[in-house]
Order: sequence, then C-alpha cells, then structure tokens
Amino acid sequence: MKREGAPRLIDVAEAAGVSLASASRAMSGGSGISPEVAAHVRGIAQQLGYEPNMHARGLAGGLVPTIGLVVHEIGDPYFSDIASGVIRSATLENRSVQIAQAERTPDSELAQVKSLMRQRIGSIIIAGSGYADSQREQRMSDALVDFTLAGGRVAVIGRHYLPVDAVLPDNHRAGVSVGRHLAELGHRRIGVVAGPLELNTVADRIAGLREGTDEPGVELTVVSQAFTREGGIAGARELLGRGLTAIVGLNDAMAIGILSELRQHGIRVPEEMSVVGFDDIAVAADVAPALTTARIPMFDMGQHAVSLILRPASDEPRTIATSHELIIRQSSGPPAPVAI
Amino acid sequence: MKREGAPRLIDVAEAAGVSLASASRAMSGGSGISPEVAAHVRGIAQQLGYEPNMHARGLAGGLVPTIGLVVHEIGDPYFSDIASGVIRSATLENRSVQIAQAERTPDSELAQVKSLMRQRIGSIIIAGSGYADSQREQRMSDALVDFTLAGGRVAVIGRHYLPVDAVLPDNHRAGVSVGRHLAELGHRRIGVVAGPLELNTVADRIAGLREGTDEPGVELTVVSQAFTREGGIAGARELLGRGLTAIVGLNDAMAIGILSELRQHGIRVPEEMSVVGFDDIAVAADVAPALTTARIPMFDMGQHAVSLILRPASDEPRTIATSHELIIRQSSGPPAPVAI
DNA sequence: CTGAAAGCGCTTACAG
DNA sequence: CTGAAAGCGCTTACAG
Repeated sequence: MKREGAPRLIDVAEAAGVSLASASRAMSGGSGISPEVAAHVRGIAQQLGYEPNMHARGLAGGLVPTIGLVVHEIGDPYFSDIASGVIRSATLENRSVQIAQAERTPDSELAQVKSLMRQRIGSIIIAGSGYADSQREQRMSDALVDFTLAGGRVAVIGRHYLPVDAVLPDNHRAGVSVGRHLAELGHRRIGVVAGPLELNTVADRIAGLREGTDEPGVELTVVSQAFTREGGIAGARELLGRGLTAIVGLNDAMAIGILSELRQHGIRVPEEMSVVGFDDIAVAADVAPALTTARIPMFDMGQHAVSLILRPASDEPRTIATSHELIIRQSSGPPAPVAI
Repeated sequence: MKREGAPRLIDVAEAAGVSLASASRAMSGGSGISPEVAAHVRGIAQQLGYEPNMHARGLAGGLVPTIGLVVHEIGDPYFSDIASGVIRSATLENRSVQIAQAERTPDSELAQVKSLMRQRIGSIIIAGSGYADSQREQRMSDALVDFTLAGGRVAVIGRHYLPVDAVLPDNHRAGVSVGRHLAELGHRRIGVVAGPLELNTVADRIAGLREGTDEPGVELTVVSQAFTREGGIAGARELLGRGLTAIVGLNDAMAIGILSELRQHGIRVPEEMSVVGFDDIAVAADVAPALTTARIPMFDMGQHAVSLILRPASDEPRTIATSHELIIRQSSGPPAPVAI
C-alpha cells in the first residue's frame, strides 16, 4: 500500500511483522526486546528510509536526537572551533545541533542546560570551563545526573570532576610546556594575565605554569581579567613597570591584547618582552609578531565530544584525553637585559 | 486545583474560561478569534507562566519556535559573529537556535534548509552568500516560498533577489570605498583575490571595486580562490610578478593569507605592496601590519535577521540595509615607485 | 467568532 | 520477550 509522506514507525512495524511497541523498542535501543527481532526491525527501517519523528518522540516522553551545545560565547574562536567540530560530526550522524550561549555567566550556564532538558533534547555537550565554586558545580552535577538517569547523554569538555563523560583539554601540561619554554629561555620574572580565577581552565593552566617554572629564582606575578582581548590589554597595563621580561596570556585572545598594549607603549616583542598564549586560534600565526602558543585541538575536542555522546551510556564515566603542542613562533625569545 | 509540572494550554483555557481551540488560536496568533478574547487568554497565559510544548506543536502540525541558522562554516569569524548576534537576540526572545553548516557547498545548503523544514522549525535564517547559479537559487526560492506559505518565517543575509525578508550587507558600497581609497592613494595596477565568482558577495564587492577605481589608467587583475586564508595565499602567489602595487582580498581571511604570503617573499607592506580586506573581523587590527579593511557589521546583521523573523509576515518582503565603514590601518599606503 | 473532536507519531506502563 | 491501549499537548478541519 502506497503512502504519502515519510514512513512512520507503524509502517516499519507492519513491514517487519511486529507490533508498534516492539518496533519502538527496537528503534529506541530500549531493553526488553530480543536482539534478533531488534536487528530485523532496524534492517526494515533502514530499507524503508525511516526517520523517527522527533516531535512525536518528544511528546510521548522520549528524548529527541538533537545535540545541545552550551558554549560561553560563540563569537570566541575557541568556542567556534569546538562548535565546528561538533557540527561536522553531528551532521555526519544526521543529528541536529542546537547552540546555547551562556554569555560567560555561570548561572546562565545552568539555566541553558535546564532549558535544553526541558526541550527533551537527548544529548548535551557543555563546552565551557567549569567553575571552582563547588556549590554551583554541585547543582550542575545534580542536574546532569538526573538527566543521565532519564536516558540523556552528556559530555563535557574539561570538568573531569563531574560524573559524566568528558574530553579533557591538556591544560595542565600545556601550562608546563609554556612555563618550561620561558624558564629555559632564561626568564625569571614572568607575568601572567589570567582569566577569571574561578575557571578551572585558568586554574589548571596556572598550576602547569607554576610546575614548568619551578626553578630557583623564578617568580610568577598573576593578575586576573576577563578572558578576552580587552582583558589582555587591561592585564598588560597592570603588569607594566613590575620588572618583568615575559608575559603569558592564558588564552590567545588575551595574548593578542597584551601584544597590542605593548605595541602602544613601544615595547618590542620579543626583544624587550616575550609574550606567549594558549590555544593556537587560527590567527595566532598572523599577528605581529607571530604568537608562540600552546596549541589545544579545539576542533578535534568537539568531534570527540560527539563521539562520546554517540556511544551508549556506561556505568563508569569515560574520558578522552587530548594533547597539546607548543608552537614556538616569534613572540618569545631570551629575556632582555633590562626588565620592564 | 494544583497540578504537577508546567501548565498546559488546557490549563490556560480553563483559567481563561474558553475552549482549548480558542486558547490555541489566541496563542498561535492565528486568525479566527476576536482580539479581546485573544488578549485575555494571552494575559492569563503570561500569568500562569505558560510555555508552549514545542513537541506537541510540531506533532500537531504547527511550527516550532526554534530558529534555524544556516551558515557556510561556523569556524569562520564572519559567520561566528553573525551567529553570536543571532543567538544573543534569540535568547532574549526565549527562542532556541539550531545551527546547520553548509560546508560551502551550495547543494548542501538547500539540503540543510529542507532538513530544517522537515523538523517543522518555524524560522530560518540563511547567512551564507547566495550563488549566481539561477537554477539553484530558483530551487531555494521555491522551497522558501512553500515554507512561507505554510507560515514559516525566513530571513536571508544578502540575496535580495529571493522573495523573502533580507538584511543587506553593504557589499557594493564597501567595494567602492576600498577601490576609491586605493585609487586616491595613487594605485593604478591593483590585484584582487576573489572568492568563488559565483558567490553574490564576491560579485557585489568586485562591482564596487570597479566603480571605485573607475579612473583612467586603473587596471584590476582578478583571480579567484577559496574564500579562506589559504585561498588568499594561493591568490597572492598567482598575482606576484604582475607589476602590481596593491592587492585586495575579498574578505579579511584572504587578506591575512595575502599578508602572510608577502611576508614569505620579503615584500614589505605597505611600502612595496598595499593590502586591503573586507569585514573587519576581530583580529584585523592585530595582524602585521594592522589591516585596512571595510567593516561589515556581522553581529548586528545577525540581530537584524532575528528582528525580521520576529515580525509577523507581510505581503512585501522587507529589507534592512546596513552600512560599512572603511577602517584605514597600516596595511595600505601610497604605491611604491617600483611595482611587483 | 467559538467549540467539540479527531488526530499528529511516538513511548511506556500494564498485562500476558 | 511481546502486544494492545492509553496518553503526551497541541492544531486544525468541521460544525455551528
């Protein structure tokens, strides 16, 4: 019998000679169905080109296949690269992705996650760094556990302390690499323009820096600013006149701001001051001078997050560790004889 | 009577003393209901904190409030800035946004739009430049008209020839400004590294450049490459040795690639070669040398597109024109005595 | 303009 | 493990 429009689950069920209920269980990967029947139904579904109606699923109490991605700010290259990786992988898997912006405020982040859940979205990827505020993270943790119990899939980028799958940026070791690079060049008085100290990303990178510069005579001066180019500018301003020979920005946006501020003051990089960043966003190679930075594979991290989401849930949270690469360009060199 | 969970439309209807059907018409802005009743129902809904269940709507044949945004590539700053504007405005209006990537292939763009429609998404914003291929655009046009007829809202960025609301980037006049700037500086042999010629954005900017350089003795040499940094590099390579004193990249990514290639060859900018871009993406100010470019307000364009979507449909497609601003930085100057 | 009723395509107790 | 049935919360002909 010919039928208008897309095939429905009932069509699949009929073609497979099973009940609607069984077909549903076969497609939703639910338990309570024999593997043979499930495989058979899925085969028929494939043949018929069946695509589940997400609204029917959502209404009936199921979860829809859409992936919700929570970022701090999509205009930030760090997040847009992650988003690009997520969308690329999701599209290959025929999944839609919905993006929510937390605008860099932690409460809004939780609100976005809850809004995603309310929409019965089946998978959530949280790309933003976690916060050190344990009360807040506890509330996030509670929400995610509830969601997981209801069949939702979650992957976070960073935030290994949350009881969900995670892809781990190599922040600590990247910090070590940067610190060691500077220390080996001979820098002793090093400034750090950090983002908000309550961000785990910031804490991890700073800890790495400390470890990498753990030599006699090395002194780190840390100031905290917004995690943006403007924050970098403000931080550089704070740090000038403190007798430093190098400044590290805790992300490339900040480092670029630092570069800009130093240029304003006519301070030559790297002759008078070395500058190093984190992430290796696309333009890091093109700023003046080209930025030395610890590359974090944002795009890949996005793809990894999707791969975690796609696997069925397991008892133990899983983790995908990523690596970093120190990219040495023109903005770092030996310290000047006279510090600034 | 207390009730678990969120209020449903039936709860609103009861509280307002009307039928479910009337409540539905009041909320969905449909016709066939008196303005007084509609206002009353909406008041009650507001009071109760009613939020429509999008899955029920979608299932029942309505359109869901989600905004679908189609970009070429979210990792490209041009698009991530637009996306940021879209998401910002959408969030304020309590609307979700779903992003689809067309990966710079026109067929995929149409496929993405159709997929959005299949999901019963009520609003679609197409951010990518249109293509000169009229057959292809005809198919897109047909799809969008059907969608509009079914109550969907569409806004495109660029593509004024499509029968839908549009926000218009100031591409032509930006081209004029860039062309005039170079001509006034005294450049006569100017290279242009264009993106794919079938992109309207490219055509408009080139037309503007021609108009702005329409003086005796000025000659434009145009080559076409991918609309990316790598395209800029390849284009610069093609253009070297042709006796030019200036090269314009048709977007900043290309211009930055051009800068990079010139640096490889030891050609000083702007002393030996001027370079100008389009868009003013965030890093244009930080590359070496700082890039002269025609600023296009991507973030605002995203917000404008949402504002178009939010207005009820009208008979005539509406249009929001935007402006540009020529930002003169260090990458442009008078021509060198000896062209390259 | 207003209302009663059918139906959208699923999932999930509830029985067996 | 399998199936019959109820129900999720809306929209939209169909009547009036």
